[in-house]
Amino acid sequence: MTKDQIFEFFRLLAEDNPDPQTELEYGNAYQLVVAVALSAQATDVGVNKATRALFAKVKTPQQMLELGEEGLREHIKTIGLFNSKAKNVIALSRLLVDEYGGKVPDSREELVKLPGVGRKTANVVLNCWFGQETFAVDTHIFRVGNRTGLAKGKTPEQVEAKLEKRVPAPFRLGAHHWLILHGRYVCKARTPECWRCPVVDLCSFKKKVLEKPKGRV
DNA sequence: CTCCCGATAT
DNA sequence: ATATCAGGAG
Repeated sequence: MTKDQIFEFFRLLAEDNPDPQTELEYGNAYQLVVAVALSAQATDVGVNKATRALFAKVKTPQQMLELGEEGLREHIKTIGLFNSKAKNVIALSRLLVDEYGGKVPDSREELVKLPGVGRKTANVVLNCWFGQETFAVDTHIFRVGNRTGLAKGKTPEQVEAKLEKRVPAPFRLGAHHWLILHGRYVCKARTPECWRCPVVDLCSFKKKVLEKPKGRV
């Protein structure tokens, strides 16, 4: 994609969805960290279903430690990978209390020290809570970047590096959400809905599904 | 690289 | 039945 095409790409996504937001539910920075840590290889809908009850009781890392690993496991056992996630969230909460005064740090360097928090989760927190222009390359953004030709790469890090270079200034803060929502609802993994895609004319996807399958909405 | 792992869409 | 879902750790 040329510079002009990339600008047009985001202009169209922005026009389609003026104010994109995360679909994870949270009330503060700590809950955001927990929600994103729980969301690995799980749907936002499934995570929200579990955190609704959890976050009503637990709003701070101190309260999470009071709940304990076993109590947390009960809340999140409907989410995949719940065992390792419970361990991580307890460990992460302990570290926040012991080393950070119960507050979520605002740098990637510090965030990735938290158990269960890798580069992608750190980038989400930096963007959604601290308003930084980060590009959290999850499964959706990885797919959209590679399919469309916006940012091809063999690893999420490579895709992130290309986004870092290519996304124009006016779209840098929102790009992360435009791409993820586009990937979730239009440029889907199994059944991409190219017939209703706003950026189909700019896309390099070889197997474009241009016709709307009959009997679908 | 493998392991972790329930719910949902196809 | 199986692919996929806001990945990260060992």
